[in-house]
Amino acid sequence: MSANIKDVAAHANVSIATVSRFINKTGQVHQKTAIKVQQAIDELGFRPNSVGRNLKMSTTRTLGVVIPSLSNPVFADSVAGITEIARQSAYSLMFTSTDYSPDSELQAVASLLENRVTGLIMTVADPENSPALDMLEAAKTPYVLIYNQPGPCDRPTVTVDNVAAGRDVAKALIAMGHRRLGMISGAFASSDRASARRDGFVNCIADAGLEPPQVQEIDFQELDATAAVSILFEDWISAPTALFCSNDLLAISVIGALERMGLNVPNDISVIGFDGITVGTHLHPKLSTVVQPSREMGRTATHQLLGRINGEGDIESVFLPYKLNLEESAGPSDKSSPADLQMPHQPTNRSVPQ
Amino acid sequence: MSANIKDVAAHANVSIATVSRFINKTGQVHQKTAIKVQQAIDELGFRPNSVGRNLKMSTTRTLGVVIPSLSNPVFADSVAGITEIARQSAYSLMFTSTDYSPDSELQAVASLLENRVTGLIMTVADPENSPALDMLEAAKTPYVLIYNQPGPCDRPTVTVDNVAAGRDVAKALIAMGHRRLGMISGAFASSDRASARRDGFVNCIADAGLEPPQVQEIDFQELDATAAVSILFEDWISAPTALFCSNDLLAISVIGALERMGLNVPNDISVIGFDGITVGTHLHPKLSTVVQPSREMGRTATHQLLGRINGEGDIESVFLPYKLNLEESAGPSDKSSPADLQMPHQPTNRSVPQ
DNA sequence: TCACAGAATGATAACGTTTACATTTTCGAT
DNA sequence: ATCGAAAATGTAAACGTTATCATTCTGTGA
Repeated sequence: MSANIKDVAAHANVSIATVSRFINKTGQVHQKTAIKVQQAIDELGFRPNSVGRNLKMSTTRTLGVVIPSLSNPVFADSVAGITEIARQSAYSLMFTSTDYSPDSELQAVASLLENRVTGLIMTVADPENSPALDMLEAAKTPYVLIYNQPGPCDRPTVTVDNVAAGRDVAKALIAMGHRRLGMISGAFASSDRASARRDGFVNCIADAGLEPPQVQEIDFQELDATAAVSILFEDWISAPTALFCSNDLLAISVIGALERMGLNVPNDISVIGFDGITVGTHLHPKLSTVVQPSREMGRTATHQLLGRINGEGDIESVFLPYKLNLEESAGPSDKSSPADLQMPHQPTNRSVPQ
Repeated sequence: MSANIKDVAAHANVSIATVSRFINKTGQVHQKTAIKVQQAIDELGFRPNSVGRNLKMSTTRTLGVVIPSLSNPVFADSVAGITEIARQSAYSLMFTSTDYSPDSELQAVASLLENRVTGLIMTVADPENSPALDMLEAAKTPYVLIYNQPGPCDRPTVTVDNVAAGRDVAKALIAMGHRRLGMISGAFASSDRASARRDGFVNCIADAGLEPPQVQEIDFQELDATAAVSILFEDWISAPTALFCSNDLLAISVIGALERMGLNVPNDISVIGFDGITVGTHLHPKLSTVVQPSREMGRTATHQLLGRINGEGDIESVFLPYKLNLEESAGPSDKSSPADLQMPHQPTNRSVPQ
């Protein structure tokens, strides 16, 4: 189809070696020749074929990216960071999303390995038990995890300390006077970070000598928080006064559900999310959340991976700093429970004394 | 490094031709041999090398995707649709984002062409004047645009009728009683769709015999709506009672700015966005917007592109249906202007008679 | 027993590069 | 003029596949 190096060589009356040398600026080529070659390239509209090059060089200068979903801005942001550094370093990106399915993870990694990506950046459902990662290790292809938690398998990852963050959330809520806490989370099976956040949260509450929180797990795909919320509030007497959600998207959904139930956030109930997605700051009430530096995590992961690829030592797991951002959606608990609400399904403003 | 087809052949005592036949299920291979070969593959952990394959077959079964930014969910959603269909058809994806820079567009396309992607799906700043697209045409590589507007250059695109949508927005606002309208938009130079939306909006207003709307253009990168909003409201007498924003992210930001100025949406001023990103439905007030079927647009574009690649005729531009979704952020205009607000920078509830 | 069709397999030439090595040219120093 | 080093160029062998031809088996009908 399009011209190749041979055509260029013929057209310029030189050998393909010379053309190659000219293109890659490797080895000497006389200025006169250089001009001839450049002309030939222009006239033929020659563009070097990376696949030939990749085959010969046995490297593709391509990074594989595997994340659960782009619908969550937190992943989209990290991909932005990855793109940034990859571009800077003249690497291409092969992208896949898995919709949280371990099967897709495996399929994606297999495909990327066949394409001989130079390295991978991924977020998996469970790094401690992941056929995809096992395959990756077997193939000896460098990789970094992102968002995933470090664990016994000691797989290199770039994330924040989710356990500590979960603890911080509990601590903050307790300090605000809350005594009955709850958590709503996406499926733990497909999110080790959600599990970690829960662990920190639950442990801190135990340490404080409080009643263990009700933890409600919901299917992440069909973000319908209404069901989860109504279960939590079946018994109005013991319902929590504050809710920790395993991510911001979920928190936003939960707040919506609560308000439809006639509850006021934060006057009747506090909600804290996780991620720090931008829209959270535009909500009313502004979303309280644990902000992770997503874009920076993408950057860091890519740097680590490229370092490893260039043989600058192994990849180290790194915790990046997070920040608990207390905004309007979380407030002090000055009441014992939403139980004194008389007509839970009617809009009511509990904060106004009746 | 890893085993190749030759190693497998040697290990199984057959020729590489037989191995190739076995792998690709092309041509006959005796069951006995098949077993031997499969064993060799397993023992060596052989994984066919796509780059060798691609070179020989002179196709990569890879699609290039170039979009302005992942930070805008609207693009992320379309990529999700693209991923879905690509995966179904056993195509890989090479991904880049350009941050709205035409330079990056060119660089991205160049890189993808060198990688010999089989086709491209992209959103460009201006399809009528795009070096990147010219390069693409020159290379005779199939492509589809997405979100971009069809124009004189007649480049195939999958989008919604942005002009009609802009007109619909104006019409709706006028029907609600608004007489002084305004628009806040991202840079027209980097968004032909924003221009189209404006055209429809402005024309409809002219047709209605109303004063032409003030149109405020802001730099899309640093989403600071405050400046734009305050310019629009310098003169409180003639300030608009309804604002059309060229996309939802912008609309959300604008609503924030308005509220910080002490205005109430929609009581003092109505706001309508564009895109229909999910979070919009979780805001208070709920965002009125023109909903485009982003994920479906990604799917359709991919189908079109694959069709073209498989030689099933050329790609046709297609308009997918949009839907004007009037929610809480837009309401009737029962007052003449926000001008009677006495203390514009103090939170005030104009909707309560004083 | 002898063709001989068809199944099963093998040798080998591409695909478009890079690069080690060989060869030729150039040119300043003698 | 001659030598020789350095510069400039060329030749050809990979890289890992696929696919086109051979070629070698099988088993069946005459």
